[in-house]
Amino acid sequence: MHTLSEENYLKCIYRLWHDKGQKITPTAIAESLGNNPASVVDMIRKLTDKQLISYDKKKGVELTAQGQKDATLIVRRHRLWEVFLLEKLGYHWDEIHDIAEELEHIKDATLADRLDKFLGFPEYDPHGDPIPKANGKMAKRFSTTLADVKTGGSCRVVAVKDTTSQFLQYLVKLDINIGTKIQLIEEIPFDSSLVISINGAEHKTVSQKFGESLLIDM
Amino acid sequence: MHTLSEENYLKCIYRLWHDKGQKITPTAIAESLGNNPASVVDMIRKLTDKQLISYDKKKGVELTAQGQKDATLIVRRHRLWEVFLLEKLGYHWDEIHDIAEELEHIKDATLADRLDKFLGFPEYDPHGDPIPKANGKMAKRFSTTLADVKTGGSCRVVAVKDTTSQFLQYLVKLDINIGTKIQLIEEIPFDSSLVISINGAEHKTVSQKFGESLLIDM
DNA sequence: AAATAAAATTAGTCTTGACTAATTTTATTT
DNA sequence: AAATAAAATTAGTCAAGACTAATTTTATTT
Repeated sequence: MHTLSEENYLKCIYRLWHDKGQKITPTAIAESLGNNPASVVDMIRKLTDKQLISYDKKKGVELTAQGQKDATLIVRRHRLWEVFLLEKLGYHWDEIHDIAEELEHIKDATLADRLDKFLGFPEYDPHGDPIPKANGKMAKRFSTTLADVKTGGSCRVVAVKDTTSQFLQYLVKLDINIGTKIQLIEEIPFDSSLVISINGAEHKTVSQKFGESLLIDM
Repeated sequence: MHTLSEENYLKCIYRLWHDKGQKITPTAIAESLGNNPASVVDMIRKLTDKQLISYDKKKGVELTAQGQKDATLIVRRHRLWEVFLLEKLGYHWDEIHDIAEELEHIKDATLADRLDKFLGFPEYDPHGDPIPKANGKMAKRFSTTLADVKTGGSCRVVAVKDTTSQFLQYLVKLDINIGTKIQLIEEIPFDSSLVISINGAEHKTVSQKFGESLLIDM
């Protein structure tokens, strides 16, 4: 199988490919990983030799079929572990990413599938990202936010769109978790800020930006 | 914190210390890890510098207070993950050790405690080894075996004493798991073999050796 | 098109944690 | 006690994966 570094490069390339869709350059990878471009060039050679990626000055770095498969599995493991950490171990939003970053590298042929089953085959991770299925397919990214809820309507928190620690820690402070019920009391026309009730508690006002950062299920 | 290798050495020294109780030599460590004694000498220097062990020609290798603490935590994590893999993910006896060997190195201050709580604070892992508590204390190794059950009595499987894959795979074949109920129908005086009923199913005969390898709770 | 800036690449270095081979120290026999 | 065997240690090497510095290639300006 692959080394820790190889897996991290694969995942990085996968992410750049999905996020940007543009040509993936050594510099882009270097920036994304916080590595030196020279190191990236070394690894590009290594992954090319292993037939996980192809590299062409014109086209940039691309994942081969095998590379895509392997990268998808790493992402699958990462997102499943995130669900586990949040739902089963009671971690907060802002704590799970780094731990999942380590857990995703645990190598065992059936681990992801068993975890998937244990968690009830979740579609999305706590950040709203779709979890690739065992066959590699996955749903579209979750897109409905609190800002889409009509006044008087209520919804449940499914995931977050913004993953900055500022936002995640704010959620912890407001005691908002996956499954938390939120009711939209009123929308202030002036600045589109929202008056909400969290789990039936007293009213609180949050910004438009906040509303657009919280992924919900109506 | 410590590197993967450092942790593996710590754990190895901890195990030799508990198992044998004798003087721990570089050669013993090398054999246990399958490494070259020269490599062990290098690592002894490193761990000594980090004040995790002490080394003296006369006394051999010893864990310092900090080394004991760190090693105990690794063992705690290993055994907790084993319980998780077996109980929650449905792995068989013979599959969990290697995966736990990787999981034990996941670094997070609260992970072990959260996992412990999630699993209901188990006392023993599936191999009958006591799981160190958060404070480092732990119970004595589980010792009652199927061979201690009186004829007509019944018990539940708690763990295994023998961890060879031969035995573990035999258990899988017999469909014996943690919690499996076993009734002792008869003991054959000739060779002390045991006639048992697994989960109320038809009678089966197993050897004395088998009986002594299965840890049970009456 | 030439000049300049940016990106990519090469060459060489460093650290970790293994290794082998050679040597020294300690234990065990005879 | 001397000879031999075993264990410990030192010295030097290797691969992975990072780095810096220097160079070459490609893109962008003027």
